[in-house]
Amino acid sequence: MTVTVINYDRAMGRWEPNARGRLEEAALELYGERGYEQTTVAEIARRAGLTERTFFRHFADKREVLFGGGTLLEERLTAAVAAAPDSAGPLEAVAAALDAVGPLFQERHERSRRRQAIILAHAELRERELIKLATLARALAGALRERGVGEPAASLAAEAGIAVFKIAFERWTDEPGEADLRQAMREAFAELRAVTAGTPAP
Amino acid sequence: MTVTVINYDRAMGRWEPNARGRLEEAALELYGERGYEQTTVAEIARRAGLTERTFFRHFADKREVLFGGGTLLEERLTAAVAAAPDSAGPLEAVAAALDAVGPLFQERHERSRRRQAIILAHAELRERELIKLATLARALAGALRERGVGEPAASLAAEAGIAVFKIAFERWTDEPGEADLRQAMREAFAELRAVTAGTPAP
DNA sequence: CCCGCGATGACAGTAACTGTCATCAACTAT
DNA sequence: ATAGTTGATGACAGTTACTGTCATCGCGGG
Repeated sequence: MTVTVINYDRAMGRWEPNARGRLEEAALELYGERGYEQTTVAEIARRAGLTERTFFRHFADKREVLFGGGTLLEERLTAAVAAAPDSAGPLEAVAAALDAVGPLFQERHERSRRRQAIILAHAELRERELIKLATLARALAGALRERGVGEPAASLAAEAGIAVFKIAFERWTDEPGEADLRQAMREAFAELRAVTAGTPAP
Repeated sequence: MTVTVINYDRAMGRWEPNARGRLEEAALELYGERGYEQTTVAEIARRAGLTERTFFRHFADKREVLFGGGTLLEERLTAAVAAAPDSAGPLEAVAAALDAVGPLFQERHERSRRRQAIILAHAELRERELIKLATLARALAGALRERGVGEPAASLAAEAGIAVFKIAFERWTDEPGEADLRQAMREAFAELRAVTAGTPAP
């Protein structure tokens, strides 16, 4: 009686493991090959060895399959804000948080670039990206309030930090070779300070 | 032979005039009454005395019907940036632009509030709002570049300005009575300058 | 009076998304 | 082991947003 033990990580479904990950991979491939609009959910599911119905059990819609790591990112950002030294001002705490999540993207430079090219090519996906960033901004503002930062200031610092991230990330994915995302973010923060340091309001 | 001259402004379609405006009005009403998701495009068209097909000739999708004035807003913003005095820095030019479009909303406080309540209640609509704001940020950045502002600075000033607008607008629509949007924006700008001033907060 | 143009209606079709129930693999208790 | 339970999946029907295509209608010009 030969017992063929396959049993990899099998923490999931009844067929192959990691159905969610297979769907994400299949979607990234197909969106890259044929374009987002030309790809149907049924095709993604078929490439992943699943059905369309199962796709929608894992992801709320056709766009969400590209935005998996949102909660992890949010957790790390808020944790880093909470861990910033008491002496740090709001914007410094946000800068420290962005610095803390830099490696999350740096380790996946090529994948980040592929993903970003797809997102930038389709308005629907850009919309989803923007609301994800807005969610991160809300989380950052909440973490700042936990530090005792008052309200217009907390939201403004968070939004400014997300703006810095957007612009630095864009430049990072545009760079042809290997670039340093954290460095790009630090430079953008410095630019922001320079820009807002202009002559006081009338 | 009595000739009944109705003939109002009749610059549009073959039936009643202003089909587009009727669709916008019907949508705002129905989204408010039943909610966005519970309203079908066919219902909007019927209330406007038109068909579903005609709705999609005027608006790209079900969300766009709430975002009509985007181009006007963009034109006024960029014009105001161009018209800012040479002595003004990037952020000051953006502040002047926001100040210039304040009345556009101030005149329609009640309508702005109704619209905002609908948008905030539905993620799809918030996404659309965010991409509209991002489009405005791009336009602002372009106008700043026309003034000779360099590149990371132009985008950062534009994004910071849009962040100020978002937060001020949110507070303005939250206020119960009559509030001043321009004043809210000026205060938010001052807060932003304080937050980015480098020196730690209290 | 006819003719062309632009906006609308009518109708069929695709694909995203949802609700519901059956099915199947793994796990648990006995 | 065997049976029952649980959770993920498949199968299938249905709604609705959105698109392509052609016919129709009102209006203005020749």
